[in-house]
Amino acid sequence: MPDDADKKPSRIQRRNRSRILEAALDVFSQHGYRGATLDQIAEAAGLSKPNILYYFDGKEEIHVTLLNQLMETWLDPLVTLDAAGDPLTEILNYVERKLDMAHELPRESRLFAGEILQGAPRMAPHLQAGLQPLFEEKCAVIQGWMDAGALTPVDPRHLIFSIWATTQHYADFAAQVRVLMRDDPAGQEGAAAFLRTLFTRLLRS
Amino acid sequence: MPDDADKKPSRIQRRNRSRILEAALDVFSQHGYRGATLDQIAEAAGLSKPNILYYFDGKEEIHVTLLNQLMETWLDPLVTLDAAGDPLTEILNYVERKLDMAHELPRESRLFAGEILQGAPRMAPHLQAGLQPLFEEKCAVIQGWMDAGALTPVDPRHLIFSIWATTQHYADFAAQVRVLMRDDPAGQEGAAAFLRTLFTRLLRS
DNA sequence: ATTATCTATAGATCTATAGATAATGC
DNA sequence: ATTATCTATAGATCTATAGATAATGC
Repeated sequence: MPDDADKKPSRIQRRNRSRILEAALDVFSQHGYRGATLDQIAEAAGLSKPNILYYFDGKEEIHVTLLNQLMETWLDPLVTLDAAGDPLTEILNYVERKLDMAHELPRESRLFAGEILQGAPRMAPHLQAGLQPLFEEKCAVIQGWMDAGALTPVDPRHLIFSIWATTQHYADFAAQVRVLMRDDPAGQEGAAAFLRTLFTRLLRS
Repeated sequence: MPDDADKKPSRIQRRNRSRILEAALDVFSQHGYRGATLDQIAEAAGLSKPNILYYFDGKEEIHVTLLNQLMETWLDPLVTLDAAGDPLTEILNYVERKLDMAHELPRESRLFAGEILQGAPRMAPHLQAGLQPLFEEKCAVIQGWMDAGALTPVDPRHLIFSIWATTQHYADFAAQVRVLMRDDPAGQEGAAAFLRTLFTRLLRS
């Protein structure tokens, strides 16, 4: 039983579990939780279906493990936001990092988007416990900057929402963006420049 | 056969078809295409499962009918954007109407979001044929305003994306917003004020 | 006569398990 | 001895259809 927490996992254990999670990220992000099947995950991972269930208790455990494991990566740019830095620079860097992540990790973005879209049935505890304290902390930092007169005063909560929305849009709605941009190669840099302007004009006093 | 296009539908036909579509909007928007079942739709519509299939050829036809039928409502605010109006006012009104729709029609927003998120498998033709020409037309209108010096020049395509992203975020990610706002009742008006500031500061010269 | 609805069920798809077998580590 | 993998299949769930019956409109 690989789930006995009192045994350290072997090299094969680690390799196969990470293969499965990599395959599951592909499949879940493309088809959603319900649309994904163990068959697809098994095929993508190059393992048999029962072997998948040897490493994980079931479909749901794979999904939850994936969400928990990717949460840290996903929130890292916000963690990095530094109260001691220059306010506008910090926020513009945050926007840029989020946009880069949307382009580089679109599967992760879509995995979270699908989960939230359906009411976060398997992630609600993690939102409360993991995201909410971080969110409040960084809202306070931003509020502090505004109180000090370093940024235009706006509701920091909506500011953060707008950063998430505008950056993740390029990953979550890529199918639509692709149609409307007709493979214009200038699109990617265009987004970065636009968002920089958007948030600079909002925040600089 | 209710699908024979040469017969006008009876009152019962119309009533049952719209009941089914209303139920399907509930179920598809909450669970996604794959996660929704005919059983759930039948129960929500108050009809038997075979009776659902008497009115529609199958699950996919219900979904496609729903998407096509809601597309018009969904795009109406953009259609309304008037080249002859005051540029900044037109855009701020567009933002406001989109935000109102996110609050009043969250199921529609989530239905489209889920479809796009999975690569628009059943809506790609409609994006090309319906949305794309409208998008280009309105981009040209906005570009015209910018060329005339009435608005800060930015890429109109990214401007529209940012309006969609920020407004629909409140519907599509409502589960997350709810957690982070801890049922703060000022949240809704807060969003409107924030977005007004965001786009005013971006666009006014 | 035509339209609408129901019961029963076929057929496909999926998650998960049973139980046997092969590979690996002492 | 323990870990890892495979074949076969149980059991649940879902879409869809067959075929009979009830309701409605001439």
